Amino acid sequence: MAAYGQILAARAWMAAGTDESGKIVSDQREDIHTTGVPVVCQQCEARHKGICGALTPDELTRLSKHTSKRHAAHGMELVGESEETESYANVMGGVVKLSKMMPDGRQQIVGLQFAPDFLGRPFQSTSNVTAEAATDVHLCVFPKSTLDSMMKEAPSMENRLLQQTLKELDDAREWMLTLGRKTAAEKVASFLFMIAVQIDPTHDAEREGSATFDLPLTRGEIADFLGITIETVSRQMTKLRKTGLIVLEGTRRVSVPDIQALRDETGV
Amino acid sequence: MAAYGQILAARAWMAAGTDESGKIVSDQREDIHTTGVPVVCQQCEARHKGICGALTPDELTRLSKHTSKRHAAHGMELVGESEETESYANVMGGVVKLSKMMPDGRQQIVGLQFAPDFLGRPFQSTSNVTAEAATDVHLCVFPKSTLDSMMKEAPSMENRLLQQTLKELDDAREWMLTLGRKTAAEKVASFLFMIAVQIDPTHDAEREGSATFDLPLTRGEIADFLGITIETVSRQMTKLRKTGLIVLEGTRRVSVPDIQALRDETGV
DNA sequence: CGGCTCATTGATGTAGCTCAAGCCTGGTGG
DNA sequence: CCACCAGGCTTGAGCTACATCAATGAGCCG
Repeated sequence: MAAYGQILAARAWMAAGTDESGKIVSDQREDIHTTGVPVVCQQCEARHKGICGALTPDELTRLSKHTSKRHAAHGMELVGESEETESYANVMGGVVKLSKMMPDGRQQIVGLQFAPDFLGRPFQSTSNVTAEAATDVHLCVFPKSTLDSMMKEAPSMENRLLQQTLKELDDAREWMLTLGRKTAAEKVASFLFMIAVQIDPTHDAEREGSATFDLPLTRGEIADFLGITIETVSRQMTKLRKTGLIVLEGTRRVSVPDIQALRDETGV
Repeated sequence: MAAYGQILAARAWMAAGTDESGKIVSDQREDIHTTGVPVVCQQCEARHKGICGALTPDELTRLSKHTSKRHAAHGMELVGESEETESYANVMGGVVKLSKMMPDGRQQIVGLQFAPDFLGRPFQSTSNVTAEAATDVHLCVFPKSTLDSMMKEAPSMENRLLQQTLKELDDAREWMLTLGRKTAAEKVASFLFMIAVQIDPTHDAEREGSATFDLPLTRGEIADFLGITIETVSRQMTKLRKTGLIVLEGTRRVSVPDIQALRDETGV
């Protein structure tokens, strides 16, 4: 069956300003008296494509007083399945994986979140999934109560949240097709295609040409994402490499010379 | 691979007041001048647990002027994958199945909707899934534009929509675990357990005691839901019957003498 | 250098698929 | 009334895609 998830219990980041390595990863904001957008938000993708895009500069300034920027190292567990949470967060960088585990240790990854995704389960005090930093991750954390009151002031924020949730639902259903009906070869191709489209920095080439990127997941995690074993992932990767559909540099770095050709392997 | 979906193309119900058998299935509302809730809404579950619960009697009255009640026979396709839609609906009775199909005909059911679920994809003109009446279905249909304007007046309606969407996302992720990591035996048990909890009329017994119900899906549909074949479904049902975990009357009617015992077979 | 973790590759086992035959139920028509 | 048929379901016999088990390699760090 599936590999046991080795979860580095490390909940400290939620409570305190340091992670257990002792690094200071929080930086509580100073008041920023500008008429415009808070400095801390100026570079943030969440302000454009994320839920903060719904806010006026003024509202943004008020929100930013309750946020803190946190860093979570790769492998760190952010929220445990069925754990109480009192915070939400925006993903500012890196990749967060959401997973579910069975009592005997079988594990399934049920979602990946990239910047500027919102992280959390509104209207429910406990999470249904485990959230873990798949890579090093930067988060903008804020208390549940803050979002709740912002939503009342700015209903368009709830709208953004609805939009993202619908998008996640679309993605989840797409993956259900992959999990239920695709072959191992199609699954691996689908995964690589998804990452290529999602991550490639030159994302003009979204649907054409080539892409190069680092896989945010290990082979074991890819296996848990696709509902297959690590060995099968490895064999399918080798097959794709031998047919020239992908080029591997080391074990993490992947080049896709022809994204369309890869897409043709996904079965869809 | 999966069975080909036999879809009875029948889009007439969306456009006109009759289905293709000629029965009149629409009943455009009369104005109802009451100070209270419109007659047509009084029995409707959507008014309590569905999205209409967000509305005042007054708003409800206005909405009800734009709705029409429709009946769709078992097997009828309501919305095609990637089809343009200009309407939403509430499920008032029966079961709607949402599915996705691959070019070669492999099919995966990605969701089931029961009363009083909302049916449709806000903020997007085309659907990502096929919606089909799994049983005979009663719907309350209204134009997209109506919902859009109601949402502006009553932001709590958007809130309800968000709540349902989050619930669907939870369900989808739960099902991803089932599809990716459970054995065929666990899949079938999980399906029966889900239906037992969802459908059983005496749903006090949600977590205890016994339940009896009619399966809303054929063996083939169950297979498409679980990502296995019809033969495997059949074999697992027989196994459950022989071990006494379920009792079958005919092929559709199922009794579960001990729901907890069934739950223990789901692997979770 | 030894001891990690992660990945690859090979040999073998098996859960679930495929193919094929037969059954049961309800509807239709003679 | 029965004969027939069609669609859905069950059961069996073999096959195969993927899992499991096991050995080895490749990078990384103390």
